[in-house]
This record gives sequence, C-alpha cells and structure tokens, in this order.
Amino acid sequence: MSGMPTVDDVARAAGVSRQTVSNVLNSPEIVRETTRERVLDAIDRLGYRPHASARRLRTRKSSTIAVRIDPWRDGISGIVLDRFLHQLTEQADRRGLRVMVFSADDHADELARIRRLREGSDIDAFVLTATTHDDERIRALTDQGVPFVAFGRPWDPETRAVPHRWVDVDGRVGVAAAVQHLRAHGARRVAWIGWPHGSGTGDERRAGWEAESGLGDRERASLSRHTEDGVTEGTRCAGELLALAEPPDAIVCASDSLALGAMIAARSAGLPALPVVGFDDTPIAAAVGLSSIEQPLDDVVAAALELLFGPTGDDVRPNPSSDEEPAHRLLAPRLVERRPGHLALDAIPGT
Amino acid sequence: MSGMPTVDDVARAAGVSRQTVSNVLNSPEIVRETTRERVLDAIDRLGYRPHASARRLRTRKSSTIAVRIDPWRDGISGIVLDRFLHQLTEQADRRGLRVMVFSADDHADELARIRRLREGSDIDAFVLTATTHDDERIRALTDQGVPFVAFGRPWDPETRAVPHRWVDVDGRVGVAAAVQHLRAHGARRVAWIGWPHGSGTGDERRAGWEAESGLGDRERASLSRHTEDGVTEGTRCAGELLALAEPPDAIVCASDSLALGAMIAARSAGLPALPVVGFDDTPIAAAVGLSSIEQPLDDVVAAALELLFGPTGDDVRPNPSSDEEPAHRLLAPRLVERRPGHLALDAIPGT
DNA sequence: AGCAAAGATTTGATCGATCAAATCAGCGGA
DNA sequence: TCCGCTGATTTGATCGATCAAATCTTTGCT
Repeated sequence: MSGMPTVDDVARAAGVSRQTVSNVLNSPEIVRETTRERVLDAIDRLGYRPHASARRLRTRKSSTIAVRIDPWRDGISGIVLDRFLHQLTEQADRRGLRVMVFSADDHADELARIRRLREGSDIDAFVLTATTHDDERIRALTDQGVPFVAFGRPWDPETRAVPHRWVDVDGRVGVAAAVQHLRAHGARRVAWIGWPHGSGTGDERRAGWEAESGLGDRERASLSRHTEDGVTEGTRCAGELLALAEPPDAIVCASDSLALGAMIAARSAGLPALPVVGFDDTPIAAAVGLSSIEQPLDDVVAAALELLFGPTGDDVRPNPSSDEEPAHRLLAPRLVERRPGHLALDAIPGT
Repeated sequence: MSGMPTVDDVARAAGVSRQTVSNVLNSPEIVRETTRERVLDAIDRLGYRPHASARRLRTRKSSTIAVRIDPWRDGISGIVLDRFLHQLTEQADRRGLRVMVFSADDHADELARIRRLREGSDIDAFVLTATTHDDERIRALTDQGVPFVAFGRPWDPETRAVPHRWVDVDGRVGVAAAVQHLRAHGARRVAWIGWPHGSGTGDERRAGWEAESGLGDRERASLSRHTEDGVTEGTRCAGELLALAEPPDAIVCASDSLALGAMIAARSAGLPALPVVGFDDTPIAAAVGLSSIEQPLDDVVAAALELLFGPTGDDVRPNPSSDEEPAHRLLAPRLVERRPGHLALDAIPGT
C-alpha cells in the first residue's frame, strides 16, 4: 500500500470484501445500512478514490465525452462555442462525466481523430458542433456506430435522412420575435442584414425576418443586404440602407458583428437611437448596449446530454436506429433588449 | 473477438506473442525488422488500437493534462484563454497527449476538482491559468505533489518562494515597445488607460508605459487613468484625457476593451486618426482596425509543455524541488500595427 | 420449528495492456 | 565442439476495479 489505497485496502480496513466496497460505491441500495456506514467510514479515513482507468477497463465505458475546438476563426461568433463548451463542462460534471477537447483542421481530420479516440475506448460519445450543408460527419459517425449528438440541425435532405440526435436553436423564431417586437413598438420598415444565401443558419434567420416584416416583395428586396460577416461589412450595408430614399427605421442583423457595424453606421448618420438587433448576445453587444438574440446554451447543452445519456445518469444510449423516431430538440432563443444609446457616447466632452 | 481486437488477437494473427506486439508499439528498436513488419501488418489489417484504459492502468500514467475553463466573464479578454486552450489542444495532440477541461467556481473549488481528477489517476498534470496575488493554488498543488505549470508568473514574494514551473508574457516589454514605436513616429504625449493598481498584470503593463513615456511625474499623473475593464470605461477615460488643456497625441491601453472605448471617444472628439493601442489582439481589434499587443500563445503553450514534459515525449517531470532552480519562461509579446481609420467609417454616406 | 425465498456478502474470473524474469536462438572464441 | 554472451521472443504476474456466480444470512410464513 505504498501509493493510493485500493478497494482491497478499504475492504481490509472495514473488515469486508472487495466487492462489498465496490457495491457501496456503485449500488449502495443493496448493501446493509450498517455495513455501508462502516465502509464509507473506511473510505474517507483512508482517502480512497476509485482508479478511473481500472474501472473503465472493466466496465468498458469511459464516462467521457469529447468535443472539437474549432480552429480559431476571427469572428466574434466563436464565443458561442466557447460558452457552449463552458456549459458543457459544468453540466457534464454534474453527471459525473468528463469532457475532453481536441482540435482538427477540417471534417475529415476530425473524423480521423474521433476514430482514434473512440477506438482507444477513451471516449463514450461525441458532440459535433457547427453542422453544415452536406455534413459528412453525420453519416460517417452513424455508420461507425459512434454515439454522438449534433449541435446544429441537419441542413440538407440527405443528412436529414440519416436518423441521428441533434439539438438546435430556432433562429427563425428568434428573429421573428425581434421583428415583431420592433413593429409592436412602432417600427414600420425593419431592414435585414444577413449572410450570403446558402448557409443554413443564415437562411433560417432571414426567414424569420421575411415572415414577420410585413413588407411586400419589392420592399423586402430593397431593405435587405447580404454580406460576409464582419463589423466593416455591417457598417457598409447599414450605410447603404440608411442612404435610401425611404430608409429603414430599425435593423435586424444575423450577427453581433454586423449589428455592431450597423450601430456605428447609424451613429455616423446621426441616428443614435435607431434600433439595431444582433444575434448571439456576445460580450461586445453587452459592452456597447446592443440588443441581441441570445441562444439558450444552457438548455442546448442540457438537451444534448439528455439525448445522449437520458434524463439522468452516464450510460450512453446508442445512436437511434433507422426505424425509430430520431430524437432532436429545437429550442427558442431569447431577445435581450438593451437601450440603444446606453453607451455613454453622448456624454463625451466635445460631442 | 467480438468487439475490438486486442494485443492477443494481433499476436495470433502475426504468429508472435502479446509482448512482442506490445514491444513493436512501445520500443520498436528492440524488435527484429522482419518481425516488426509482420506485426505492423497484422495491426492495420485488423484495425487494432491499444486500449487506453488498460495501458493506463498498467503504466500508471494517463497522458492527459487538464485545464480549467473559467466561468465566463463578460470581458473580451476571455478570448485569450480560449486561444490558449486551442493552442494547447493542438500542441498536446502532437505529443500524443489529451486535454481535459473542467470548470470551477473559485480557487478552492478548482483545487478540490484537481484532487479528484488526480486521485482517480485520470490526469498526469495540470495547467493553471490566470495566476493572482497570493495564489493559494501554487502552494497547495506543490504540497500535494501534483505536477503543474502555471500560465502567469507568481505575483507576490510568498508565492515566488515556492519553486514551481511557470510561463508568462512580459506585458511590460510589450507596452514599452508600443510606446517606443509611437514616439519614434512622432508622438510626444502618450497617455495610459489601465486597470486599478493591485492587479499584477495591469501594474506590469503600466510599468512599461512609465518607463518609456519620457514624461515627468506630473505629466504622467495627468496623462494616465485607471479604471475597471470595459468599453464604456475606456470611452469615459479617453474622453477625459482628450478634454485636457494639453491632450495626449496617442493612447495605450491595458486591454482591447478599453482601447475600443478610447477609439470611439477619439472619433467622437473628431480625432479619428489618433493612434490607440490595445492589448491581447482580440478579434474585435482586428475587426475595427485597432493596433494591439499580441500574446504569443503558441510559444507560451510550447514552453509550458516543454517545462512539464521536456523537449519531447509525454513523461511528466515532477515539480521542481526546493533546492533546484525552478524552471520558468518569460516571453515577449508582439505589437500588431493597424492603420487607425481602417474601419470604413468615413466612407459612410452622410458623414 | 422448519424451510423456502429474499437479502447480503464473498469468491473466482476477467477487462487489455505492460513489467519482470525466463527462455530461446545465434555467434564468436577457446 | 562446447561455453558464454548478446539479442530476440515468450511466459507468468500484475495494475484496480467490476461481473457473474456461489455462499452464507436473514426473513417470512406455515
């Protein structure tokens, strides 16, 4: 007993057998009250902790989930994954799960690493993030029988045809709510600045604006812009919109980057009170007092873990088979309203 | 052989013994060339992967390092840790190490979790981030003999007295370089906006400004401001500075948040070309075209891993003992220069 | 009291790998 | 030709836990 104590040490100290010690830890209900106490006492007297690797070897499960850390992209939106990861570690911990992170260059690389981790029996399940159109990961993991849940819905019919678990945030509903809210407060011409067509997420968000804008085809065409993500781009598009003969009286954007840009443009155009709404509620939005649509990442993570492990516990459920109803969850985001002008710009001497 | 193949399966397929297979993987040099090839062939014909838990149980090492994910603080600067984590996963992977993440509420909680992970033999070493004054973690981990490396130097004499490994970025040198650069380009009155005294990091950065500002005591007092981190705060402080009778002709800040605020204030004051320098080179700085001081996180991580595991390999070295020279590394940051005015603000119609 | 069923505890085997020591093969020198 | 030596390979034991089945205890009922 030079190093850490083992079950045997505890057993000896408590005057029982290995297995009873094991039972106290894993199925306390089958051990007699008095015995259990005696064992528990010995456990913390000796400072015993089960050896994770030994347990995993026997039980063939690692109680560990892995998630990929995307290579850093220079958008503000990477913060969402960061918050997601943080939620994941917190909630996983509560279930007695561990979280491992890894990085990969692209989907193919990611799949290779997943196989390695999986084959070493290091990981029980994976969390995929940022699903794309024609996401080859879904099919590959399904074929290999690797349990996983995706954060992001399947965007194309082919992927949809592969039964799998996913959780996503309903961007359409979020944007629709924001537009409704703006219109209820008097806005009549709500503009849209979004991403180029073809990104599932972006198109969904735009659809929310389209549905609730209350505008005709022609007006919608004139009051919407599509561009790559970025502050500069937001400023440019908003500048164009505000220069129209009939300018918008509010702008909803597909991201906080765009919204920050739009906000800057509005100030420069002498319209500091123009309502601008972003997406993801990043720290920047909070810092400059920008309204934004917040993804309920706590609920997303809770749902993801529930789909993987059930309402409680740490036993992975196998991927849904083709004939069952695939399990998924679509969550509604929340509008975080902030006063435009909250930023003390106007208080600056000399303005 | 229902599930994954094991060493025995490979051995049988290659007509050798378990141990030889093991040797091919762990000490290839002692196996005869021809045998090795035969075994390697069998390995990938069967698709064999060593079972990580079994190996760990025997070797008593997990080849895994853990790092805490801080509870999300609403500053931009959390991004530094995010980038750090990303570098860590990439470089760890190259050494065959895995990275586990966990969250904790405070130092005490962190220590408790570290103990749990450590006792389960789940983790070989830890990476501490964001060291503070009187950081109790250093002593606790040292006393417990848990191998670790800190990202952040020891800030007080007491902690310095505990020999331990650390890596840090020399904020003083970074800021000094920025100030020098500004002065070389004609600035004569470089102001400072930093954090309240008492934070080690903040004081170091300020010291860099002090040393190179070329200003007298009185001027330094008038040209420096100290405040909590935040965009709004930066705007306020910069506004004050610019309203002085003798205003600064450049501003260096302790963070990008403050710098962004300062930049906004400068624009509002009609000085869009006023040089402003931030710290950490966050995506925001890139987005709005703000100069910033970048931490060489790749080097930081490389140094940290080297201190823990040596120039190569995955065998943890024990913490330095009291009589040896504690190993540490102080790295110089890099100034990322960007044109102020890069942001197309002035191109906005109606400005 | 007697006896079966349920409950509690123990024993032997096993998970998949590596370590330590034993065995075997090949080779040069006396 | 036989011995010793080095290098290559194999065998038996072990890491620390849980599983499955066996054994021992208690309970409940007639």
